[in-house]
Amino acid sequence: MKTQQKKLTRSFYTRNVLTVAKELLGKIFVKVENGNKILSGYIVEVEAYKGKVDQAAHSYKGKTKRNEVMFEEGGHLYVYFTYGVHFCANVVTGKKNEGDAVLIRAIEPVEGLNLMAERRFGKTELNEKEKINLTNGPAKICQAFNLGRKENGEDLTGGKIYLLDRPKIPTKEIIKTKRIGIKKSTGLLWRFYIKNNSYISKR
DNA sequence: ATCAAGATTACCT
DNA sequence: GGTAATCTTGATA
Repeated sequence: MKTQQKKLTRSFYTRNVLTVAKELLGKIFVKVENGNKILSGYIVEVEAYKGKVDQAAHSYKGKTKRNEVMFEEGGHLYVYFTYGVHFCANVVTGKKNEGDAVLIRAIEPVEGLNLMAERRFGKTELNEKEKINLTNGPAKICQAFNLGRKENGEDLTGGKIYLLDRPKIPTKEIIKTKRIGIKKSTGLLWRFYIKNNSYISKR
């Protein structure tokens, strides 16, 4: 087994949310379905949310039924429903009760393209534009990977959904910007993405 | 019991 | 660039 492709363990996730956010770039997100169907892709864009200081974080005002997974120990998946239409997926970070998580905003697909295409567009033959459009946004990822209520709270150190290690992306190839779609704490530059990657949700 | 807002997307002009 | 879609949650009464 290649050491570069080892599954990330608990200690990766239980660190500071900004550190984990930047290091998540380039890692491979994997979902196993029915024990064999594999969906995977490189994480290319993320945003950090820090419960204790960040007014835009769902966890800012404390634990509720909706956001309780954010207060779990790092290494869990927080999936929430929004706008009456969409799901978004986050990687919880830090110690238990920290309330920190990283929103996965864009993925470059690697395996399971046909299944993703079927779920996104109801067909498997895609043109170039549709191919880029498969997973270049937080809710698109959830549709392509079929992440919903069932996956909320999933332990990423288990066998169904997990991340594979890859070399760190060099700091100079990481672009740092304001987060998208929020109205509070807009001054924080906590969105990170890989420079020159085609699957970024928004330039 | 009621209500406003929401970590978005697709489709329109 | 503008906005409808669509529903759950959390706050307030």
